Amino acid sequence: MARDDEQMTIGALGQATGVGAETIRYYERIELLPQPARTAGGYRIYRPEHVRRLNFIRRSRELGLSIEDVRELLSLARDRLRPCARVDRLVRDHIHDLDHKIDDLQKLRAALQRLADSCRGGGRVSECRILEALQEAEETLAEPAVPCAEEECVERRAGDKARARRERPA
Amino acid sequence: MARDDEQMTIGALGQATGVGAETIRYYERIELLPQPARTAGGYRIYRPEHVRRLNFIRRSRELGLSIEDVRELLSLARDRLRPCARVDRLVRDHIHDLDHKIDDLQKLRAALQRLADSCRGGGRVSECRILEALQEAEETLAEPAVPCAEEECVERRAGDKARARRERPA
DNA sequence: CTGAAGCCTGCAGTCACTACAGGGTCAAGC
DNA sequence: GCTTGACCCTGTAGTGACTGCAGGCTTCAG
Repeated sequence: MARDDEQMTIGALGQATGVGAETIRYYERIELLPQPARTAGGYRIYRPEHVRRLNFIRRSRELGLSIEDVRELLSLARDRLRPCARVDRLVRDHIHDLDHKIDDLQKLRAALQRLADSCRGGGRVSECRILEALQEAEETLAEPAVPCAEEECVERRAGDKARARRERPA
Repeated sequence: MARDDEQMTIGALGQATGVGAETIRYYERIELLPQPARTAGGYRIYRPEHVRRLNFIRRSRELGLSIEDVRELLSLARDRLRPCARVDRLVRDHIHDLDHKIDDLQKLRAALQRLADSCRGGGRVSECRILEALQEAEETLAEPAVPCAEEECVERRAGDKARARRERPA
């Protein structure tokens, strides 16, 4: 039935899809990939359908979809008669998220640029405008032309912060 | 010496800076904030200099600087005679990182938009172009006009992926 | 039959918090 | 002095999505 040259170990599946073996095992653990057959010695054996599914996962992740989004897409894809509005919705929502994120990063960038512009790097730390700005009152870092009530600003900043946190570790 | 009304508990420090008490304790644990004095009963007592330092940290974090960046800034700020070129450099590097990140997100957005445009949400899952595109070959998602050798793309995608991962949880 | 490459499981670490459980402390009011 | 309730303490575990490692087992070519 099954031709031997269609079967592959976890390393070969990784090669075929660009996903590391550790990650494949992780996907199996969280039940994003089904448990594959095993050799007598316990090695996982994969088949072409695993390659397809893993590629689907990888591409979705590359587009920034979360594991839970991918899980939903895979589940939606199984029921071939279901209307695909939900698939469409998921992708559009994600685009919307991205727009927000891009906007936030651009605001952040502008604030940093203002900070950097206040310093030419020639002086001493004691008179460094960057450090002063970080130490001093809020206005120094606020956007110049946007009027905004105190509490709203604090709230928005908290949001920025939560998002900013994820940006850095990359 | 110390006036009583300048002292505060962790909750008051949190109020004064907009940083949660749990986070303040976390900052102390990782030695970003110095260990404060304690009451006989073990309560932390903070003073105005803690408010200043914590505000510095919060503002830096809001600008997307990592904890390690903040640590370096704080350390640089202590030596007031040192030239501030390094401070300047750190901020400019971060702006550079942000530019990359914004660029990546914009590419991601464009790819998702192409995907979404291929589907109007009216059909069935079985003929959904989004799911097909995710299942099929690389070209479907690639940017139309950018020629790029296979391996380079894979490498770049791996980078995008690493970055994309952090974007989602927000 | 041997040796190297590859695979196995399970667990710890990443980043920057956040959220608890199960207790102790403090200040105000009675 | 006592009670109440808000606040604080420590320690630990969880988040997302992996990544890395130790210590051992399997496979297959030579």
